[in-house]
Amino acid sequence: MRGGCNLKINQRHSWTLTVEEAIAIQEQLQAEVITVDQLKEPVQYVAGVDMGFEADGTISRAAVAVLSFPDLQLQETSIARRPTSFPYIPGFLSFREIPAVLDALEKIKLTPDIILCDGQGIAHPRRFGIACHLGVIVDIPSIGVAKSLLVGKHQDLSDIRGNWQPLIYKGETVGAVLRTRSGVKPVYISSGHRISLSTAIDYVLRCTTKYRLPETTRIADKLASNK
DNA sequence: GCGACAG
DNA sequence: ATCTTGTCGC
Repeated sequence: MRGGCNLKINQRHSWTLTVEEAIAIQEQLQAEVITVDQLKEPVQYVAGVDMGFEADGTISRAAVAVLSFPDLQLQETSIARRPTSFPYIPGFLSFREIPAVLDALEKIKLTPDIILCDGQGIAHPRRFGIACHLGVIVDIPSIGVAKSLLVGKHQDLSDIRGNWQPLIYKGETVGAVLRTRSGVKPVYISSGHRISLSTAIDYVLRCTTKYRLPETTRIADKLASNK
């Protein structure tokens, strides 16, 4: 499965950093995050990325799954392994996961129109979660789809699929709590890069069929865990 | 100072 | 994330 990828890496910076340096990078790159719609429509391909770990966490394994849209048929996959070089610290997930994700993305021939990330977008202490970080680096519209809350508060939402409530952090709407499946725990959606919250919610719902998580991340998840 | 805390 | 079987419920 060789072949040149079409990925243009917009930013390059070291991945072995202190927390202080990581904060500086987050604050610097945050200024480049765009939270209005700048998608290439019609959207033809959507990608999901996910991570797994081997050997007691010393090896990071990233998986990418590219699906056609809106029919969600699997088009291409890739897996990449590399030594884990950053610990898990809430608020700094991207520094732990993105290096391997970039390796996997570089093996993909198709160029996704949207990338769905496992984790937050701007619903983050410094408005720069992993979806923002990846989106800015590869310059592709991205959405944060997290399974649990990092920051913010919200009202209760109804049990019906499609219902959502704004996620408020420090007086601002940074995302949404979205019910992707009736009667099931909701997910946390936020803009990553080049997409608005309402459009992000729309695409997440259109990528979610019979399960809580989007098909993109479900497939990437299987690849990342099934060795 | 005391909790909270994506994967 | 990961360690792990059966079990409750639609």
